[in-house]
Amino acid sequence: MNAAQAGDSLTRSVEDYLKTIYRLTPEGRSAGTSEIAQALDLSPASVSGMIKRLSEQRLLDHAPYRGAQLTDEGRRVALRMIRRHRLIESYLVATLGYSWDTVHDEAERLEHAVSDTLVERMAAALGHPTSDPHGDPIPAADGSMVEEDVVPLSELPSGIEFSIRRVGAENPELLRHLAERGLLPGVAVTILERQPFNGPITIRLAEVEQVIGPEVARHLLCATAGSE
Amino acid sequence: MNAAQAGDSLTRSVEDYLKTIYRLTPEGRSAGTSEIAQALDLSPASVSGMIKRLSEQRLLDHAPYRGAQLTDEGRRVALRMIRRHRLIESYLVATLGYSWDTVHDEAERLEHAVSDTLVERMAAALGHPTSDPHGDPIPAADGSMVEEDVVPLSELPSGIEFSIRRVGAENPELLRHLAERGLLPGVAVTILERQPFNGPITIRLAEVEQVIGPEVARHLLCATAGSE
DNA sequence: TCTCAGAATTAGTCAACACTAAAATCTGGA
DNA sequence: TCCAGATTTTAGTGTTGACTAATTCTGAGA
Repeated sequence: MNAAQAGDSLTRSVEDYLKTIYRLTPEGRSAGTSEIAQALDLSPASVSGMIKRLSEQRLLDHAPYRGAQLTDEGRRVALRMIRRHRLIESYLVATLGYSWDTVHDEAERLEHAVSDTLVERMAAALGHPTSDPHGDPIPAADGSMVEEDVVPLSELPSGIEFSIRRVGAENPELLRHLAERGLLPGVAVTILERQPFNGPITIRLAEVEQVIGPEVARHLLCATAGSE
Repeated sequence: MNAAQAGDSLTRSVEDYLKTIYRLTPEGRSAGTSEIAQALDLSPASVSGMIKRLSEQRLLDHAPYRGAQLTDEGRRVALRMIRRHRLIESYLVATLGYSWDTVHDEAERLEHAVSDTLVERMAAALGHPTSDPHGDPIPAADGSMVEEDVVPLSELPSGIEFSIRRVGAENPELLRHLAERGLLPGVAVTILERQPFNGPITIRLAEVEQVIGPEVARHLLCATAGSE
């Protein structure tokens, strides 16, 4: 029985590494050392050392110079952290007056401190939500998660109506900017005009026309309004 | 500017030491090294090392071989942790269905992770309570706290009515035992008979007579029913 | 006053995790 | 195929905070 299976004596650092590597490795890809280092704001050397330790604990698969992937156990831990994070965000927004732009940092610390009991009580109090305030899906307690196919608004064609499903951003200023313009998960938008050379995009949202920059549009993840 | 004043980069360990030393040093007393070690379940040598570090950070006053006391800054930190702990306990019991016997461990972890913002939101949601589910007073945000004079039920005379003000215990089984018998903060009790040689104590509580052991009675902190 | 048991401290390790600097390895063009 | 630059790993350090073992101090009783 190794440390990962016994209880959960995982450190904060380990939990953060696993969560980050999960994010960086969709569909069986590998995460590079410096990619992880950049995401966690650490030196590549530190990451290299931690990767070795996590491999020994069977939380990562790692071939030197070839990048790292989560093992099943590592993925289980990562998804548990993501469930915690998103449920905590949902709870704080729903019941304690947090706004979606300030809730991330709080959840980032709490996710390492809450018990399973507390997480499930919060989930129950909210009626077991399936997505968080940013539209991100909340993994189920058994670790399963359905990820809807989404496309950044910046890459969508004009003329058709789409709905914003997720907002892939943590930057508080950007999130406030979006909220002020009504660019929230669940909202339907139509692209009216797109200027060339990565220029501004004109959209219609609730009968109102707006112009947004491509940098902003990149974070608005959409699906065709009819789908789901 | 030292670490204690800048932001609050205090570690979990440091916060736990300060909280424990606060508890062990009422009225200007000093806490001995092994006393602290026992309270934190650490070796005396470890505590000795930490005491030295905390003295250098001006969180403790320490004369070698003479015990340690909190500085004003150390006491400030300790009271902040106690406020957090007791507000978290109150919140979890009031809104998330925790019982007073299970809430301690959860609060013990969360108190190191919550922001001031979250603590104050919880306080506001509860209407700024002044005591927690065990009857312990909650320090105000400015660090002030009024400690009522209380006496263990085991040391009270017979015949007079007292009210239970605080329950000085963390042990979940003991707390459940007390709750089942209605021995809760705010309840009025009268001692009917006390058997000698540290024997059982007969009390009346809400018209019902009960017999409790002296070990249990020691944790019931009372004041004369009329006071306050 | 002396002695000695108990309390406290110091000395020396260890593990987790971070860092910089240096060495090793991989990879994409010439 | 070979080399240069990028990526990754190793080597060596530092800090925090725990440990055991050895040493030193204190205070109470003879």
